[in-house]
Amino acid sequence: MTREELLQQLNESQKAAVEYIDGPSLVIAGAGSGKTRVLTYKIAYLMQMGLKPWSILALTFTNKAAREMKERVGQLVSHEEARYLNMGTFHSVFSRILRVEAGYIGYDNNFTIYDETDSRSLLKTIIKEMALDEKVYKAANVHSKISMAKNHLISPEEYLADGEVGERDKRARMPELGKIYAAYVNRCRRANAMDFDDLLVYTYILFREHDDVRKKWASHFEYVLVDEYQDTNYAQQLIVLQLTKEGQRICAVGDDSQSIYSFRGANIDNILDFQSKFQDTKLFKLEQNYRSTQRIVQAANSLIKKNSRQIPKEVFSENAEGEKLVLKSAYSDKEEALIVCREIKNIKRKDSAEWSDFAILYRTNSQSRSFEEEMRKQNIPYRIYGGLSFYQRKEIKDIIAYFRLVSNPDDEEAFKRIINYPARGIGQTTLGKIAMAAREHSVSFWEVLREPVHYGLNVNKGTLTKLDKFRVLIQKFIEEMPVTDVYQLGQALIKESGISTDIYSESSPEAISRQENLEEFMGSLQDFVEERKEEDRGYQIYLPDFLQEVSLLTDQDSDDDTSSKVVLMTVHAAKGLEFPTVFVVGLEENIFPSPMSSDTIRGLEEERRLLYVAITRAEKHCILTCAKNRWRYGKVEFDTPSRFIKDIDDSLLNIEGEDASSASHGYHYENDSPRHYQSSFRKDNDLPEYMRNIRQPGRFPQIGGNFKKVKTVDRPTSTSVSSASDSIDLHVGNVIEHQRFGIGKVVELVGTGENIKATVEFKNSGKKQLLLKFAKYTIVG
DNA sequence: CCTCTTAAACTTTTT
DNA sequence: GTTTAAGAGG
Repeated sequence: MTREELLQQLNESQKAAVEYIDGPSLVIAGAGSGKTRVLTYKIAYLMQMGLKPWSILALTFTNKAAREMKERVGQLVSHEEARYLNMGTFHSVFSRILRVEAGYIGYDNNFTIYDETDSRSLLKTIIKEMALDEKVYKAANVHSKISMAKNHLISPEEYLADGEVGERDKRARMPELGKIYAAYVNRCRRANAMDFDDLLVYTYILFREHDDVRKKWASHFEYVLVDEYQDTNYAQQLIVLQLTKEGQRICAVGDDSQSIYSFRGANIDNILDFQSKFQDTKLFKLEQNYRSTQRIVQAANSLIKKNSRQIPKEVFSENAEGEKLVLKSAYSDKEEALIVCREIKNIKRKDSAEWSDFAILYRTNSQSRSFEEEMRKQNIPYRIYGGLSFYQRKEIKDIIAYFRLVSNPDDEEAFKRIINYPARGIGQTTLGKIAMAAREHSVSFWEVLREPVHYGLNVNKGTLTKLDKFRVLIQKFIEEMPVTDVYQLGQALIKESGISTDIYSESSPEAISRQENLEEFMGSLQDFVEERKEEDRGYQIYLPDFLQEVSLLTDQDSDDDTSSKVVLMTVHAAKGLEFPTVFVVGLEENIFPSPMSSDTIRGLEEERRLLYVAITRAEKHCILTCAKNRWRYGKVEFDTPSRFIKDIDDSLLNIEGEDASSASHGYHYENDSPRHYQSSFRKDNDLPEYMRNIRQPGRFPQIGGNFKKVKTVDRPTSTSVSSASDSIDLHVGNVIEHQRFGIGKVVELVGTGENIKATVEFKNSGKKQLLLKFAKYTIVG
């Protein structure tokens, strides 16, 4: 496509934004105004102007957005060229740069990326070591404080030196925060690990401390584009400045009305003050919305007008006028789900739509449950985004921990995770001793393992043997890593570590699902290797490449299911997406706005922007729902409609459902669990007689653990022949008297040596398994 | 040292 | 109602 052809496909303001490449530009792109279009066309345009693809850097908010944009640029120019574009999230692009330049900032280039769980776990151990109260210093809370500091580029030293911050922490009864922060940074360094925030912090430091390195990259990236600029934080802004200082060739695209990530350190001032950071910025505004009907755009506008600070703009639509927004009020969260499902089916029939034309957006992930249940009942295909991704699952994290340790033996969180998985008789006590020795000598756990005697590790000989066996296992893979591709390495790893034996040893439904996950993981590993082999002809695929990729993946990225399904996700996750029909559910006080943000104006305005984002995802229909009461923490809570509802212009919103809820009052409880009744009536005595009788059978199975116990004992333990052990003279058929369980008959003996177990059928307590080493009993017959 | 049972905390949003 | 942490018992 020629330059002229490219520009012809754009409207006037889009065209102006694409064409201007002589200096810094800021594109304020209203919702649905073709923001992505401007970005992709601008990139194509730059390439037409002679820029090489690898000299263009485009920073996106998700990896998925980067992939899609690359694809679209490929269609405009050629895929062959588009391949070489530098595109990705801040985190993924700069982690790759750090991988190359790690030496400058005192890291090894095989550093691991700690995820949220790793960070919290490390903080927890630090808090314990400092003998602080874990109830006061909660790991998650402490981490978010540290994260905020990092996003503002405040080092531990600066943090400790800042009297004001110190005062604030004292008032919050956490005077030691600064020290924890310092210790945390040190420990990450010792483990050769970086958390998400470090990827930005160390990039900034790298460029600040080594101007030659900065210059190298700044001249390598001749043009920088930043998407979703309203959601960048201070550190990201400074990195962009570092890279564009000389050339000033930058284009930032965003919409201040859609800034919704301040909890992650995003600062709306970045976009509001962009023009003061870059001299002679040219400002472009995209105000025509191509996505939604006029009414949807107007309703969204009327809402966002209630916010004070924003860049003035008038978003409009020339599409059909469309229908008004609808608010449907439900009696309970269950009914809310019912209403939404019914409405989906209605609209689907009327518009002959696909399932994938519908999205249900909510404020918190936990709200997905009621919809999930109802859709399963009604056989509506759906897909839930968010929650924990595939790579967050326990069994997958275990395997990845092995990979991580092989790739970076100093990774202490990985070490802790797998030192005793699968069980190899190394417990808390031993791990504690290793940690102690490591701390005393300021070395990593692995270093202690390498030379236990030298570091004075005080464990008995048996344990030492076990530890060494583990060390040899990992060491072998460390040596193989440089010459084996990841897939082969992975195969060997799961076999020799005992993971496969462990996972395939059971046949319970959960175990089967773990097996499937393991297989899926190995499949994805194979895909990864094969893709790379095709692309990079002959290039060896190493472990760190894979880990790099995996640790920055999100749930949306592993989205290979193309069948048509209703989409369920949080409003945050829906940013940048669009659907013909959107349901914004749970519009209640205490949910939307979230009680955590409704005590400040700033927080409240962000919540309002969040609703703005939700509404503007809709193309044709936008339906809001709220419920009068809903399940939370196993109890019913009563809710009032969200204050935001009255922020939407009356003339654009139809309020429905008041009568519907009272009509359904009686019948709709029939499907609910008996506990519903309990909450609807004050006392049991208030229940009609017939209902009290109904309650019993419903509750019965939930009461005792009895049923559960029978199930676990039923499980056959092993197929090995029962043989009398040499040290214990107990045989099948013996009758014993146990201290707690009473009289019972031995039905099976399993295992050898000190691990011998007996299955005993007790007269009164049922079947039990006893580890004879510990069991207190006497033989009576 | 391991595993099962019980208690407590949890829900804002995520790279 | 769910998941995770601590505790007891084997």
